[in-house]
Amino acid sequence: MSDRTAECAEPQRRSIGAKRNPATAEAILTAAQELLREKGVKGLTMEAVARRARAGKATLYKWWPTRGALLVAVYERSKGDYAHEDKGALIDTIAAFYHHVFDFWKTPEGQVFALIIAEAQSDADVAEALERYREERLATLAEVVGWSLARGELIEGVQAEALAEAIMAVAWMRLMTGRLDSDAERLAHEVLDGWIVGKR
Amino acid sequence: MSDRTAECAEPQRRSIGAKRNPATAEAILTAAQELLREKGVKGLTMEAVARRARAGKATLYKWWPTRGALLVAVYERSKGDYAHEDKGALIDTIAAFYHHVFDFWKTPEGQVFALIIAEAQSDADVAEALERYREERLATLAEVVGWSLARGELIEGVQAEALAEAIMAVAWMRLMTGRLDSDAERLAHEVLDGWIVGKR
DNA sequence: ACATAACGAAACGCACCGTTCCCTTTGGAG
DNA sequence: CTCCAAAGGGAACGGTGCGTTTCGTTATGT
Repeated sequence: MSDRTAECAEPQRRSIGAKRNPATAEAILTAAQELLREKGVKGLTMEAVARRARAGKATLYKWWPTRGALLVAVYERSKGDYAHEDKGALIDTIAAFYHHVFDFWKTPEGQVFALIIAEAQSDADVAEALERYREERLATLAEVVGWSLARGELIEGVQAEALAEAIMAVAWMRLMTGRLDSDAERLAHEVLDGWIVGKR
Repeated sequence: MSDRTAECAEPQRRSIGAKRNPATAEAILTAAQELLREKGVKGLTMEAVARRARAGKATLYKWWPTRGALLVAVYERSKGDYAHEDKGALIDTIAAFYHHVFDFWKTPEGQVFALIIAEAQSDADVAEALERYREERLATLAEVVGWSLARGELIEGVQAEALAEAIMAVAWMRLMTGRLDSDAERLAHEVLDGWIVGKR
């Protein structure tokens, strides 16, 4: 369980004066990402990250005071900005969305998201960051539902946010219970068919 | 941060011979529950539980080899067996269900469930236990949906399991994001209205 | 009567935590 | 130009939890 060999990279890196060294931030985030990829969650300790990045622990704690803060930083660094693609029918748009997130969540970078949700259960700062992120993603998803609503695709009385939440919730649950091998299109149907005009 | 006073209860408790001492199991689970209640997640350490229960760590590890196992045991000890109550209309049955779980999840005992989901993200044993539990709860929920289906309450082509998953997923998401103050009835409508005959 | 097993207690080495020193580097203010 | 302030690496600190081991005690079941 102790793997002290070659844990450090890059020859040297010193202070560049009385201002923050971008290379340090870079090295630390990269180290965190690598550790996550190589040793999983348990491998991501402040100690190990500092070692691998050849950074002082003091430096690390200065910029990322908690493990949660580091997790969030790593996630925000690795996630691309997914823009929903309007496929004409809501069902296809959502199927594409499911397909995309499931694929991403399966990657080492994407797995961080599950860890963030987990960490949020015991770290208030992470919980707050997660909540902001959830609201942001919910809003864009609700917007997509809005497009469909405007097209008259959905039955009367649908609230975009409510439906968007159901769409998100099912994805999150699949993530938390390790069932990302789902058929995205089938899942989209299971969640949406009830709300689409003419599907009854 | 060090609170060594009165961490231990009960005067004495020794071996009762070559068989498991029920009082020990009792004392350990109680200690775990109390620590959880008093100090939150972080307070629940194998070390602290052993101290409080006046138990040897060896004993603790013998019966609950990981923190996750202990968490699951605590949860299973405290949760009552909720039986869905058929209110006639599915919407009312689910509203009652939401009301019940949200109330329970707000209690210190119920909060353990969120921790189990979190722990499952990094502990395979907990993940397996959670998956068994999820399947069990999904089945009973699907049964409830089945009642409704048999009454002709729902539109054609509904798959009981799929709808049950959506119902569960929304509840779980509310839990993971700390929004248990929801209006159960309203939420039930938001999730179900699309699937009910005559609601379009 | 005796092997067997559970129990409490204490100690072990190890790892990580979060903080604190110390010294070096270098930009920017005076 | 000088020197202070801030950033950086490195090393060590005490503290705490982990998981294991060792020991002596207790009492069952055969």
